[in-house]
Amino acid sequence: MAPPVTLKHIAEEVNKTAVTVSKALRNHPDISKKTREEILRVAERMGYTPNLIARKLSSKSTRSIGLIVPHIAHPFFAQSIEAIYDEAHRREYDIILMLTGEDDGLEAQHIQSLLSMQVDGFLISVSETTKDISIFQNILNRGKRLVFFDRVMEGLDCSRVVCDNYQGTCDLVTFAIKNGYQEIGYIAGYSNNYIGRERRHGFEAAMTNAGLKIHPEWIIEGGFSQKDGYQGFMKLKGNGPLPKLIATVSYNVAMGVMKAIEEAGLTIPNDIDLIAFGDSEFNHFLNPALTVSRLQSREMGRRALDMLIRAIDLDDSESTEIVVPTELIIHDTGLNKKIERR
Amino acid sequence: MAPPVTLKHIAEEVNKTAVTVSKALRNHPDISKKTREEILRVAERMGYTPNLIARKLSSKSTRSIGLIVPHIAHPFFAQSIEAIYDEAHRREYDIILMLTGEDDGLEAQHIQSLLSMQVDGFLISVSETTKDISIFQNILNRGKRLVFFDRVMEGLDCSRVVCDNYQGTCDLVTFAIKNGYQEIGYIAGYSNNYIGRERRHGFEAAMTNAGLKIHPEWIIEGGFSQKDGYQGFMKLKGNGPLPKLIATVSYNVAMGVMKAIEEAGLTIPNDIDLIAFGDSEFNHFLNPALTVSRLQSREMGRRALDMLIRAIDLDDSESTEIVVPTELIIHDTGLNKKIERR
DNA sequence: GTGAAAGCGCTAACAA
DNA sequence: TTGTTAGCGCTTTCAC
Repeated sequence: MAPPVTLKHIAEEVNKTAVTVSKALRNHPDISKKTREEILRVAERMGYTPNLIARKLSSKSTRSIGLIVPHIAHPFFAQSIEAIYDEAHRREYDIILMLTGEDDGLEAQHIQSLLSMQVDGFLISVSETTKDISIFQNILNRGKRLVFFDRVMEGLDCSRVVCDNYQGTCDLVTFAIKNGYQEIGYIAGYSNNYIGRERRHGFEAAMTNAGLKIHPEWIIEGGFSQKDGYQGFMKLKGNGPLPKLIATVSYNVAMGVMKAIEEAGLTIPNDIDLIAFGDSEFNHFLNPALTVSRLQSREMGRRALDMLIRAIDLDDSESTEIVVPTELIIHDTGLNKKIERR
Repeated sequence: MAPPVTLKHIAEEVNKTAVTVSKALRNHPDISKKTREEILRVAERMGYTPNLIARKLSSKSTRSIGLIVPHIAHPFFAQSIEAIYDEAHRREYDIILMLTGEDDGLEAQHIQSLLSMQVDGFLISVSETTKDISIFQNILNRGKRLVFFDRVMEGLDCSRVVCDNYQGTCDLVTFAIKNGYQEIGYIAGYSNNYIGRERRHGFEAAMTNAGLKIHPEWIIEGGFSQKDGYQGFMKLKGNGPLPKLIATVSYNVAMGVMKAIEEAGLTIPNDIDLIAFGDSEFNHFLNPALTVSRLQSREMGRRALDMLIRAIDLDDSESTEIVVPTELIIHDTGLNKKIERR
């Protein structure tokens, strides 16, 4: 295989030096139009491809940002990541994506790799298992910018873009209450975790605001997955008489609950009703489709990237927070009226 | 911000040269255990982070591969990409992911960028709009390895990992036929495209093998999206009496068809039945859940990466093809018996 | 076992 | 407008 064409090769071809060629190819104003055009032509003809590795080393600028998330096969992440990529492309930044699979060790490893790759900043949605703050502190100490999105790290003064976990849940549950529901259960996430706690508070606020009694035996703690939802409903059922409506901490949990409800031979929404925080693209194909508080995934991704790049460009280390509201999407549940199955 | 620690700084600290430090940190056998341990300790203490950009330039090896796909918010891509990342991590390669959004211009741009980044190879699922082969030929001409997965480029002798579009569709339709269906329609993708054509042939083969008549007015060409499915059913309905069962070229198309069927006031599977090529994680929550030919997304991703790395390591430019079979997943449709709605 | 020399391909600063 | 010099941080080769 022919060795790649470099600036020097082009320089020889046009009887100029590598510096001149370098400038010409980058449209540096130094170079005369005539020379530039000749160089461009020759470079094209020779099939020149700039070596970004060398350019980055020399210029000490990478225009790249590290993106770390737990998964991509997940409605929120898939969409927010797409938005981040789109926006980064528009601003001529490269994204280097790494996946943790909810493994904090891997997360720390990826941060090291990305630091080694000299990224200008980090966009991180932390893994469920992450406890140690020092890795993130380390990023900040090196003068790199860091923005958390959705899954933030607590105890660290750092920029973040989150959805309105509290208000979103409160609105969702309030909607059901306004429709006449009073006996409401909640399948919660872990409350030692920011998102789980915020959403749970939103649930409790909705109940309290409406003067309704919160039944501790109707609040089940667990994780955020389908399996957790399934098990959550089982526990709930074991606790005695069921509530009339269940709200869940996440869409995945609602799916697990739905499965368990079906297996129990009950019907949604007539026997027991179900609403959820979150959403999925397939929701409106379900029967019944769930009333949900939907995250603005793309918007969150876009704004997180925007915030990061702004911090990089302005060399601004202030921490800011953006709370993106959720949207209440009303479908066939949480309505408290018997509906005819389609 | 303190300037980053380099090999030279460590070298000064331990009264050795940068070369020695470099070797020690990479566990080069040259270095004595004593020296290495001291260097490791000092590097740790000083918070040394290797500069990968410099290392890559100097060593002329990046151990990274470019991954180009149309989307990630898509069941197949999300899963296959996760598998690719996992496998790459295991083999200590970096993945640089770029998204085209089905835009062939962007695709070409990304290929250029990745070449500039000196990736060792490419893993590509081409965009729907891509026509021009020369960009891919260009990769090969530079001696880089390229493996297509799922969405392959025709007219190019190149390695690929695909699912069994033909057999998967044939098996799916044959299943319904064995259950007694005879009047079967097909909402196809574009037939000027590899995938669309293969699947359509699979449909036709199933019909022909069973000695059934293929009604041209029951085969509707279109794209692969939900919208295409919706419109496809509308067209089908406009063509006169409906078939008893519809098979679709993709799961998304089936979703569109499902919506259109519902809006037409018909019921699946009793009024008209529906089966699909593809799958989604939410399928079993649908009522009815569709009988489908499922792609082994993770397996396909894993094998594509494996094939690529093998080609890179062995410096092998032979083209090979892997066809990963699909799995017939039987749910509530394609059974040709009246079922009680849950 | 350690280090000196050279260079990866490019760019920044300055000189001509 | 163009070129010279120097160096980015690291690795490779080869001499000691």
